[in-house]
This record gives sequence, structure tokens and C-alpha cells, in this order.
Amino acid sequence: MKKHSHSVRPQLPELTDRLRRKSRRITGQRQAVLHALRNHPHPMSSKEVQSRLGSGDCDLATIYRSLHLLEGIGMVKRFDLGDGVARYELVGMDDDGHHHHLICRRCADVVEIDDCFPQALEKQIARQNGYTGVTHRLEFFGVCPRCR
Amino acid sequence: MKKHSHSVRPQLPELTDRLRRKSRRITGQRQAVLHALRNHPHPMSSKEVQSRLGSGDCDLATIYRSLHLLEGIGMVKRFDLGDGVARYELVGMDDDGHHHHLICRRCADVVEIDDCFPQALEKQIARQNGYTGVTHRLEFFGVCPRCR
DNA sequence: TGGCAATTGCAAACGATTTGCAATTAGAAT
DNA sequence: ATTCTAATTGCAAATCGTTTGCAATTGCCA
Repeated sequence: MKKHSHSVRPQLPELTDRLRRKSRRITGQRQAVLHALRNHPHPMSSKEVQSRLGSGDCDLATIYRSLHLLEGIGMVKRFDLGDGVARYELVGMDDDGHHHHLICRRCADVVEIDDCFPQALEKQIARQNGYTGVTHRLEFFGVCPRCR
Repeated sequence: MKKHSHSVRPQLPELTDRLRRKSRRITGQRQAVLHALRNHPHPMSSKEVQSRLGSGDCDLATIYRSLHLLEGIGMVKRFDLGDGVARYELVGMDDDGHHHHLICRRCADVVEIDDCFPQALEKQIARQNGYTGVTHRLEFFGVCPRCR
């Protein structure tokens, strides 16, 4: 049984350390983005991140740039929930962030699904088609109890 | 074993009949779009559809409108392959069009994966979270033999 | 504390998709 | 066959998420 993706919520200092180790500058904006992601363990769009930044908010372009940076370092993972909007989640310290979601078609509520099923199938798919380095992207859609 | 999604390639008259039955008008543009989809059994973007329209081409807006119409009727299925571009495939006559893809990260080549694995898991996911009407969206990514 | 490269904000550019509107056209009615 | 009308089209402009150029600012090393 895989550990729950959100069982470990890294502290902010740990996070900035990770940044520093990659020789990236610790700016207020980046800390704010990390802080926002840390406090909302669900996929967040750039705008959602921005709206959760406390004081003097930060330019959207900077948020996009921060998220890309963090994604490149592997500190956040990008998810595609079907609408045309990129969403990001903080990745645990040792985790690779791979998991899935169950999204309500009505209210867009998101449930994190931590078990990963088709991992075993990747090898089969890869072998059958001569592909290498096969990964997958899987999301579930349905209607949540409150909307039903 | 599920029937291959593309084992049956409907004839154009059959397709326009389906449209007519839905009391939609049979226009040259719509036939052209259907024709293009029919001859390329892989997910196609609006632009790809447009570039495959034979003679006097058709406005992109019209292609978008046609694809939406056809999707609403259930004649085409929309797929999201990870780049920000909607792609569509023609749905067989009795099929619901549900299947998956294996996409090359380098050249964007697409292999159709006709078996569907997580269908059984939908019920489990639904039950565990109180959701109803659960479906899923699954795509595989890797590097194809030619790019490797 | 100074200096320079990295980072930011702002506005403009971008690509995919949508929309308003006037002109065209498919198909039912005559 | 011709007429009529609502559905459909093309075109251009609008929208939305995201990216980029550039000048001003700022983190961090010396």
C-alpha cells in the first residue's frame, strides 16, 4: 500500500532549502507560492495560487515562472484535470508526486486517489508497442455526494 | 476482449444519415469534416482536420462548431493528449468510443490502445468516495521505437 | 557595502477557442 | 421548380490561459 501523498506536509524552511540547494534565489514571491501550495494539498491553477497569496500580491507572470521553475526542479507536479487549465501540487520530499484524482463534474471538487493502478500495465503497453519510458496520466470523473 | 475501435469504418452516407436523424442539416462542410475524420483514425485537432479538407477549405470556426455539434450528438469523441489542444476521433456506430492512447513524447506519434483496464476500478473508486457515474480518462506517454 | 546576474512587474504577444453579425444556404412548404 | 425561413457559414473581433521582451528591482556572493 502506497503512502498517502499528503501524509507529509513539508515545512517552509525545508522547501526553501530545496530551492537553495538548486542554487535558486529565495525570493518572497517564491516562498509565497510554496506557502500557498503547502496549505492547499489539491491541484491549484496559477490564478488560485495568486488569490491565496497573502499580502501585496504577486504578478501572474511571476507565478507562472515560479511554477515552471518548481516543476523543473521536481518540487511541484503538474496535473491536467480536463478543463484547459494547468494545475500544480506540491510534491512530498521523497515522493515523486505520482497519483490520480477523482473530479466532480458538477462542482469541480477534487478527491486525491493515492493508489496507482495502471503502473503494472505500463510495462505491458511498452513491450507490446516497442515504446520505452512509458508513464501514464489517469483521472477519474464523476458526481460527488453533495452534488447528487 | 473488446472489439478494436477502428475495426469498423463507417461509410459517409451512414454518417450523414446519423446527422439527418438528429435533424441537423447536411452541409458540405460537415460532410468534409466527417470525411476527414473517417480517413484518419487518430485524434485530430481542428487545424489538422482543416488541413485535410480537400477543395475550397472551410473556416476554422466552422470546424470548431462542427466538432462540437458532432461531439454533442456522440458521433465524435474528444481526447486530451496533454498539449493544450483538443483532438477528436470518429466514434464507431455501436461503440461509445472509449479507449486510450500511447503518445510518443518526442514525435507525438499516437498508438491506439483498445483494451480498457481501469473500468473495473471505477466502481471501487466510486463506492469508496460516494461518487456516482464515474468514468475515467487515461493516456500513456513514452518514446516510440523510431525516436529511440 | 558594492556589484552583477537573477528575478520581477508590466504590457504586449501568443495560440487555441469562442462569439457577434451579416450574408449564405439546406430543406420544408408551396 | 420556386419560395421562404431558420440553420449555418465566413469573417473579424473578442476571450482565455499562458508566454515573452524589457527596463527596473533585488538576492546573494565577494
